[in-house]
Amino acid sequence: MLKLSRLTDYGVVVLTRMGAAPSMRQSAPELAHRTGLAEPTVAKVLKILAGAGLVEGVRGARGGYILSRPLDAIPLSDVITAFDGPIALTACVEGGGGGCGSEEHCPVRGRWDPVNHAIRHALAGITVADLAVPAPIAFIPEADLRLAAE
Amino acid sequence: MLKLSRLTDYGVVVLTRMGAAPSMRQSAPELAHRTGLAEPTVAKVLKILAGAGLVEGVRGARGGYILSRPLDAIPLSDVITAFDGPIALTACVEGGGGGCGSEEHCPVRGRWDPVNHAIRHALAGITVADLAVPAPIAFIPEADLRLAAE
DNA sequence: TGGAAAGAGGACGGCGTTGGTCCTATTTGG
DNA sequence: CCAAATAGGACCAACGCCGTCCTCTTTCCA
Repeated sequence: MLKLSRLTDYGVVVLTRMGAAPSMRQSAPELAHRTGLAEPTVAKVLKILAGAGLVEGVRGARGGYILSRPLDAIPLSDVITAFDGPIALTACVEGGGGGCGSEEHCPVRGRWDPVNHAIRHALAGITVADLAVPAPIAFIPEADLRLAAE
Repeated sequence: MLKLSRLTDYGVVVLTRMGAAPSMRQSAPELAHRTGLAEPTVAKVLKILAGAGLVEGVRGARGGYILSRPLDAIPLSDVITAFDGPIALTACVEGGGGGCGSEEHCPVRGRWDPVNHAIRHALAGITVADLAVPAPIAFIPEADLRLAAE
């Protein structure tokens, strides 16, 4: 379905919630309660976000997580890469590791790269802040182009 | 992985192969042999392409398939939609059909739409012809393609 | 006119990936 | 010393995808 994993979606939700109080340290149970998601799931999401460097964990009692950067400095491509791995629409790309049995016949070998770059560029132009802010959706560089096409 | 299904990839390969001889009627076994893919798989791919109107099937003995449009008139978004369904990165979009249990808390509800539009636009701007290998195959007379497929 | 070739449409099971949960070790505040 | 919270995996059920196969219909050709 060309859809991203549910964990990625949760990641955006959690990040957005953290962005509502960027300087506050918030624990996983707290965030779980505020987002309405299950606590173990939120904990897993936060671990992945921390592993990607998007948030920083503080251990110990009264610990929690804090945003490493403001939301408008986190492009969507970073979040997606953290959960889903490199953005590569097909196996026939740089990071695909081969495995295609009919490389010699394949008439589109290596030709997917521009597509992947286009997707990456589009996702790099949208930040998590663009998904969170209620009103000003005005300045989204890549999403702004020709919405009337659909 | 934000990747599209393997069937979609096969679809592009088959379409590209058909584009090498746009006016020739080609059968599923033929195309299977020329692409190196398994014959039942190619048959399935062609049925889906025909259902989406991208190719037209001709029944009966000496039947086969013909491109409905030239490759440069087939945007990638059409092919992806044919195999993977509507392009919707999350369930929380128009065609998602709900199912999200925490809609009342969700801080990003409805905000994914610009992202989806950006992706759709990026994929609508690339055609199957852009993915086809340019020179070597294009210059071979159609009659010689049979030999080239071994 | 009958058989063969090929598309149309659907059904089915194997398999890999994903999601959600849980367990243990480590760190830190009270 | 205990409680709270993160870090890091391990595990298992559920789902979707993929490849195959079956039957029916259509059409060409001997």
